[in-house]
Amino acid sequence: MGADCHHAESAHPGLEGVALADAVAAAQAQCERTRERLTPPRRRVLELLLESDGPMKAYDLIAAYGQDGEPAKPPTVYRALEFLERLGFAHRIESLNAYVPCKMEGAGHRAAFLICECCGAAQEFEPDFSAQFAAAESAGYAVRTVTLEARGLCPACKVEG
Amino acid sequence: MGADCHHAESAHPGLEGVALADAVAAAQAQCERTRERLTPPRRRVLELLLESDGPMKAYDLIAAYGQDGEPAKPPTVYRALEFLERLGFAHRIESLNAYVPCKMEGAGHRAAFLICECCGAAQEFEPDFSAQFAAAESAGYAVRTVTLEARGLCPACKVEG
DNA sequence: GCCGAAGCGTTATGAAATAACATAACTAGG
DNA sequence: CCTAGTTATGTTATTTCATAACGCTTCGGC
Repeated sequence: MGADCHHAESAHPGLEGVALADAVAAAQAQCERTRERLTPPRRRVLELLLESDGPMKAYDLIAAYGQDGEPAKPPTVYRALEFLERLGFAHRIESLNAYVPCKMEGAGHRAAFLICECCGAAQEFEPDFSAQFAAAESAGYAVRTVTLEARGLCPACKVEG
Repeated sequence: MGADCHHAESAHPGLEGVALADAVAAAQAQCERTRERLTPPRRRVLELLLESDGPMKAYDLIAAYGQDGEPAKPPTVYRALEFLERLGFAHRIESLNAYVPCKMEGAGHRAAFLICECCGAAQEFEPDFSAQFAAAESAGYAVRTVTLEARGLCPACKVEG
């Protein structure tokens, strides 16, 4: 997470212990329902994302992959990320080249992020595009996916300036 | 531009001749008003963006930079892009790693894009965030900049399916 | 058991962006 | 002027991010 921040690390801590196991189990169950396979590399990358305090870069995941300190090969992680994104278990944040586990219930939703430029935290929220694309769609556009990333200061960092 | 598209190229053609010269002159004038310098590399990169039919990658700009076919050095182009973005003459599209000239009047506006996944065209539009961040801001967030990129099909590509 | 599809390991390479440092060009103050 | 400070450029090298390609393995339906 953003090491350039003066605040206490982990205003947004990652999961551990039972909470982590529960989250992984929920993903597992979701996969079984849809006949998808949460294979070891996919599970491992999901764990790493869930454990993290904030957005992780692909090469952070690569470096952290092996419990013995052995890094993964890049395609291993990129393939797992592709899977996790497809299932809605993770999101890519384009403006950071980084990844976060999904915090919202249910797949298929539209994700959006508030990204703190001070501490690096990325807060997921549910955007409202009800009016946003009305004009585009009536002009013949077919909107399929939307990336919305807002950058600024989170409450904690704003206060301390 | 998207060569993987079956449609006539240039549904969204770039500028040339007088229109190009006018656009560059307008940027020049804008710079003079604000005491900024539209130096040769900056002007050259702006020209290339304006001439293009669609979003250009940084290394497309690097390759096209020299009129004699000589490529630029990467920092030359990246620095020019940084300037053009700062002045509002160009925008970066995060989900494409690509750049477009700004089509809106006046600097300082918020940009958003409709990106066609078939022909690669990127249509700029003025987003409306009036309601979008109300909850975040009342929770103490200070939103500074917003990236909004919608992907789908433009009217032309949608019709032909 | 056989077959096709999906997934993985591995090597190598491609694409995007920046660090660092030296030189040159503007410009405000004397 | 001219000169000190700032802004911009040129250049080399490197870092960071991502994917191509290929062969082997595993899974699940027939």
